[in-house]
Amino acid sequence: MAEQLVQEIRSFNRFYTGIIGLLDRHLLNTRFSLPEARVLYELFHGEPCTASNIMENMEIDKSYLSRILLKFTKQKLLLRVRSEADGRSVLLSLSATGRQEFRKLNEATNRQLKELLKLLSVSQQEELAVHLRSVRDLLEKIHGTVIKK
Amino acid sequence: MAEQLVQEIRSFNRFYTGIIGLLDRHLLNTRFSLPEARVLYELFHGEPCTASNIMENMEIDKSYLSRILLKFTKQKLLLRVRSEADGRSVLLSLSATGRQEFRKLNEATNRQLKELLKLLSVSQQEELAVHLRSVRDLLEKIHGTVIKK
DNA sequence: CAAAATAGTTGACAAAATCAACTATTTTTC
DNA sequence: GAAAAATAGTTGATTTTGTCAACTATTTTG
Repeated sequence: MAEQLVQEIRSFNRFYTGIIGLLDRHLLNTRFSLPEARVLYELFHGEPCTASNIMENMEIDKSYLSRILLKFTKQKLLLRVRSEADGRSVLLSLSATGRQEFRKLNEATNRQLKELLKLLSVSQQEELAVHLRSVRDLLEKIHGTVIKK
Repeated sequence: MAEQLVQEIRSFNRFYTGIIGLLDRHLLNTRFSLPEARVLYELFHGEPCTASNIMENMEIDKSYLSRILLKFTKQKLLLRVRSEADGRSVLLSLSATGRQEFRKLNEATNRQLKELLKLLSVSQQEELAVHLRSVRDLLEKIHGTVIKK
C-alpha cells in the first residue's frame, strides 16, 4: 500500500537533490561554502548562541563546526565570549562585519531564487507555496519523532 | 510579492536537507556511499547506458564518475563493453551480482522509509503523495529551463 | 569530593569532489 | 579526404569536506 508513496518520495528526493544543487551552485561565486553559509545563517538568527545550539540545529559534527567558527573568528566575522553562567560554553555572536556579510549573502541568494521563480506564473507560485508548506507540516512529525544519533 | 515564497522555499530547503540527511543515513550501514548508490540506481534503470548518460542525469563530474565505475568494475558489479557504433563510448551494464546488490540496497531503503511513514496515518500519506507530486510538477519547469554549466 | 557529564579544541585521517592534462576515437569543415 | 574540432573517458595532483578519537576545562550529580 505505502509502496507507491515510497517510490514517490524517493523519486522526489532524487529530483529535489538536483534542485538544491541548482540553488546552491551560486554559493560557488561566494566566499562561503555551503555549510559555512548555513552556520552563518544560524549565527545570525540564533544570536547569541553556543556551538552546541548550532550543532543541534544542523546536525553537524562538533569538530567540523569548531573549525568553521575558528575560521569566522579569524575573518573577524564572529565574536566569542565565555559564558558567565556556564564556563564551559562560549557565547557566539556575529560582528558588525559578520552581520553585513550575512546580509550580502542572503540578499544575493534571494535575488537569484526570485529570478528562477519568474519562470512560474503568479498563481503557480502561490500553489507552490501551499504545497511546500503542506509537505513540511506532514513531514515535521517524522523529522521530529526520529531518535537522534 | 514573491518575497514570501522565496523565504518559504529557502526554509523548506533547510528543512528538507535534514530529511534527506535522515533518509540517507542508513546508507552508512551499507557498502555504498551516497553517490555510489545513485550511480548504481542509474545503471540499473538505464541499462545499457554510457558514462555520459549518467553524467547528464546526475550532474556529476566525469573524473569522479569514472572512478566510481572503476570501483564497481573491480567489485565485479559492472560490465563494460566498448560500443561498436561509437568507439569512444563504453556501454555499461550491471553484472548479475551488480543487479543483486542493487536490489538488496533498494529493498533495504524501501523498508526503512516505509518504517518512517508509519508515523503518518494513511490519509496523511495520501496527502503527502499529492503535494510532492505537485511540487515536482511545478518545479520541473524551472529545473528543465535552467541553462546547464 | 570523586565520578560522570558537557562544551569545545586539536591532530590525524579518510572520503568526496574538482581541475587540468592526456589518449583515443569520431565528426566537421574546407 | 586530411587537418581541426569535438566527444568519451581516464589519470594524476590537489583541495575540500567530513569523521574519529583523544584531550582540556568546566560543571553537575550522587
